[in-house]
Amino acid sequence: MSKMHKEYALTKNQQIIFDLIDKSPEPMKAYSILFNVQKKGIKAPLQVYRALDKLVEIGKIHKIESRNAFIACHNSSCQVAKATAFSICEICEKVTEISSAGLSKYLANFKDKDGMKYSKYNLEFFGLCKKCTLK
Amino acid sequence: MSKMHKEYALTKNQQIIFDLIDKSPEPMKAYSILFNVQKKGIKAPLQVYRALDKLVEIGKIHKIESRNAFIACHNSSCQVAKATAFSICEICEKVTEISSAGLSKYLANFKDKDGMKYSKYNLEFFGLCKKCTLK
DNA sequence: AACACTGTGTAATAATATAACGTTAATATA
DNA sequence: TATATTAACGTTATATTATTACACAGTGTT
Repeated sequence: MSKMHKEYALTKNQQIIFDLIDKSPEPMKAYSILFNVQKKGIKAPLQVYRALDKLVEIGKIHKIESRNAFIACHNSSCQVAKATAFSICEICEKVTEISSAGLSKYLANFKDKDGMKYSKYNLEFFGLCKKCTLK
Repeated sequence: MSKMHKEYALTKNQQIIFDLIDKSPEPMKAYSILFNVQKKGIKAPLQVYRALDKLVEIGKIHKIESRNAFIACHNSSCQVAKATAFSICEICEKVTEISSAGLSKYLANFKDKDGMKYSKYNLEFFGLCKKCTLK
């Protein structure tokens, strides 16, 4: 089976948890996910974490590291969780995935002092979103 | 008193914890810090977290979000914790702060689709360090 | 003196994540 | 079809990371 995430067949638990995150307007935390899927038979943290790990691995969701929370991927260019960038509002906590060809090209080609290139990156921008700027 | 971190007078707990992190060749985790400073009278997690919070705030240390660990800042351009970039080796876990004028300029000026600029960022690159590449 | 501000010390607890078992389902290959 | 392999599942217990709540001490200001 292909590894392109559009075609990857999710298992039952993975699907339940992905659907929940995908519907959520904001990033979801693991124990909030757990609480929300208990009625569907997922009872233990480990069941949630295992599904999250897999979903991250195949690029269907991303972890927002600074928030310990998970968001569905809506950016076809960041499959397999290699290259992610987000903006995070420090007031309302709204998180948006950034898809900028310029940014991803710049970072994918970035070399450090020693000329090393890196295979993955995660970038989190912080500031105020448009709404909160106007307040 | 100035807010430039070179001049900020640390309190006793802050100094003890900063010195420990500063001497460490790798990022340190909070409970490892706690273990190491217990002989100096710092007994409780909260004492550690309070010092860490302050040290991060004034830019003397940075948190490596993907590792829940803390590293001393050796980059005079990233004071006040606004703009940080690291490379992380996925094998040996070596973490290095990146100081690249080009990178920081690019990111500080980055605007999203809506033309929004953000006031802070944190970037983590993942890959293999030089040593691990050769193995 | 009264107040605000920052830091401290302590205990308790919350929130996040993993280890260690054994079992079951799906896939691959002989 | 048998069987080996891999990935996922379910459960219990536990490890790790981080915060809440409360009382108090030092410092600087009004």
